[in-house]
Amino acid sequence: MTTPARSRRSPCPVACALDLLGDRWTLLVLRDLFRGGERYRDFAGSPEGIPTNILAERLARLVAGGVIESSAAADGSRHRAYRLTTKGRALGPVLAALRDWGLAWEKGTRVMPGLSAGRE
Amino acid sequence: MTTPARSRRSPCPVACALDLLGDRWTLLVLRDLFRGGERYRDFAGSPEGIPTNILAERLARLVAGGVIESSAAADGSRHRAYRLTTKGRALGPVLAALRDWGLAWEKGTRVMPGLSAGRE
DNA sequence: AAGGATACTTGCGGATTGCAAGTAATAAAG
DNA sequence: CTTTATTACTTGCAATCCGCAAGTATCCTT
Repeated sequence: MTTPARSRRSPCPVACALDLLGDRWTLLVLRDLFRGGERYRDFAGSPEGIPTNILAERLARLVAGGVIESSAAADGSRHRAYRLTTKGRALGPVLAALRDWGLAWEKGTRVMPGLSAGRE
Repeated sequence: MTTPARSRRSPCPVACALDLLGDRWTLLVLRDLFRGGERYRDFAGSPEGIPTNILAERLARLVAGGVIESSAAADGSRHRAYRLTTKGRALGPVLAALRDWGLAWEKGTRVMPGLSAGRE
């Protein structure tokens, strides 16, 4: 569980955002959260098939980055519920822009059922 | 020259966009293009310091993906100029959203000189 | 023609990825 | 109460990818 306080490559806001979000999986987990997913299995069950070790690491990184927070389930069972923080919800426009671009320029893409317009 | 032909993980437009853009460097190269950068030197000289082998591969991938195109420089010299295609320019809102999020939520970030508002 | 700049390519050690399998803690079934 | 299933991860490991340094090819000035 290395939390090495990953160093910032530059003061550029885009570079800084990519230090946290810049990989093939992180924004997909965020997409699932915007779709309404809350639990580990919601993310692991997405059609892209994220490896579980990657998922666990990305969830921890997003928590460390203040984008999501995890809390115990209300029924006292073991599973955790992951929810977007205000900072995480502020990523809505990023995901909406990516989705719109993909829909417009990548043939054969379509929004998955359950993914709403991405604006809260 | 590795022929990309990278397979699509799902028909989700976000996943599809990340198949092309989902890493720590690609969107930084795009940022430089939106700033007005055109040449290899412009990208390699950015403060994040992209390794040159990564840069060459990303440029080739972006050309293959139809996001940029390379042509002979306007001034008649031999080096190549990389420019955004229409598809590439359509990524403006993605970069603008990332920049705005970084500025709002990551302390100490600031837009770099030369980077305009991101809208044409 | 020599020296420098530009645009890459190559090599290599180490980090990261993805797949499979394992594990611990409930939960459900018998 | 014991067995079996489910959930949420962790671990091991081969393959891939990354970043750094160095090298190469081409043009560009002098």
